[in-house]
Amino acid sequence: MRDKSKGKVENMSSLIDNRKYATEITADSDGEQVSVAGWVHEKRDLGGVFFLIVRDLSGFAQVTLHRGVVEKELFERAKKVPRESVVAIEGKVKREKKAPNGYEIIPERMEVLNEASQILPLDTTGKVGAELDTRLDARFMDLRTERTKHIFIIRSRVLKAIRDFLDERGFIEINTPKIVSAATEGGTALFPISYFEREAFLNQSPQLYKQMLMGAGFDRVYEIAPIFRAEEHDTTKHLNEATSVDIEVAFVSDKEVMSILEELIAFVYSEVEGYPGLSKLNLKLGVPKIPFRRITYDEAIELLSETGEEIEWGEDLSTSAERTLGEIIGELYFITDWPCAIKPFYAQPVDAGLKGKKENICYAFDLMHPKVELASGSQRVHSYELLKRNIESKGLSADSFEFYLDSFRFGMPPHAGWGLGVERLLMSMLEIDNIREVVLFPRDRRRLAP
RNA sequence: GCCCGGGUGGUGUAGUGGCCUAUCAUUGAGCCCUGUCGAGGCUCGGACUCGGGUUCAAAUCCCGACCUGGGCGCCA
Repeated sequence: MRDKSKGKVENMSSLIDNRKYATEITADSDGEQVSVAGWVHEKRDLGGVFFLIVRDLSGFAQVTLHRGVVEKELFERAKKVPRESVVAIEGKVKREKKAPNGYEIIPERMEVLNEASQILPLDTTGKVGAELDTRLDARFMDLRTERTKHIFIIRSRVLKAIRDFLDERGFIEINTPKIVSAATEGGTALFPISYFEREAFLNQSPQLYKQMLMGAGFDRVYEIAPIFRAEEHDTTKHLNEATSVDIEVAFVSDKEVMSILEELIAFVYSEVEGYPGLSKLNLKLGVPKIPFRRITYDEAIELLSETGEEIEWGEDLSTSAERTLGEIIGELYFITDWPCAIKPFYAQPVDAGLKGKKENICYAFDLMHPKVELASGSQRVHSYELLKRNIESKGLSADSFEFYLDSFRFGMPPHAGWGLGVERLLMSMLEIDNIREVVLFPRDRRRLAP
């Protein structure tokens, strides 16, 4: 849990040199001289005895001051420290059944490293709630609350689990540019930026670059990075800056990368399942069983039709259609065999070069959580001719994709891949309704600060 | 962009024309209290988003702006 510098820090309290985390101290530390440092979470003044609850990353330590036992000056000073101030306290550990963690600290010295102004923008103890907007405005303080803190520790665990899983399977982690030239894959709007004397954009996804790496012979790559979409959407499931996990694998089909995806999801759940902080979210996590159910686009439409929700073939699923399907299926599932018309130009058509096959269907899939779409992917077009034709038939200019198309002219293996939204995975896993809750400093249509 | 809600102390709220000198909780200031763990008791402080309008009278009704919650669309 810790890796604290043992070196003396200039201009800082000597009390933090041998700082311990609250949960490192136990009743068995009875009699030990320790120091703790953190935020003044709560103060309880009972007159002759005064409790100061210090909060640090690990949890809480109770500091107990008896009138007449500790120095009067220290007693008075401790009572005056405003809540949420940062303090360092040195004292003796005392085993104490009446204390929350079975021990308390009888202080000998206390330094206030930074006194907090009053009144606080929100309550860190959780006694009085605050609306999300208020919390995001004072995010630095919201992050001090147990619930919010643990969301982000879990987020870190999720990302580590993803890396562990993919590294284990021989994937190479890559970093592709976030400043890109005009070529959009279509669909979403891009954020224009000024790039010296030219116009450039923030990337909407690493799609084109990860595919180019297949032509480079990297075979299995992944990237975890921000993506930017300039859509004026206004929902609890969309952000203008999000984090995407993207993979691309050569010499495999969409079926293989679907397996990788469901195994990854199950692994992530299992890595989060035992995390003690889940209790702060009032959540019991069940690891989903794999393989996930697979339904085709046609079957989805059929299911919807049975509930009276008519989707015309070739139309994308509406929000309510997704919700209805989610209610019917009730667990993670794939939708496969999408019409090419509603999938990007790089999705491989089923009928490519094959007479008599179903027309206009792609080897494309979406991974759905009952409440939100999590990922989408496909077998990719690896024929230069077909790709060029697809780009043009989507009304895009092949010229602006030259840098990308070139990699298909000199040896591009068959390949497949997907993109997974990290925030969506987190919010669905933790049963959080608003995507903003799982991003430290979310960017939406209205919010650019903090 | 469209539709429907909502803006009251720092925070979360009650209040739908006069009973508002605006409720309650929490926070803040202070006092009492030697085992709190949502401590308890007492005192005090602190608010009707802004601008117009209707009315004898507006937190309350109407209009506009801004902010905000949800749904839809767009989108992943």
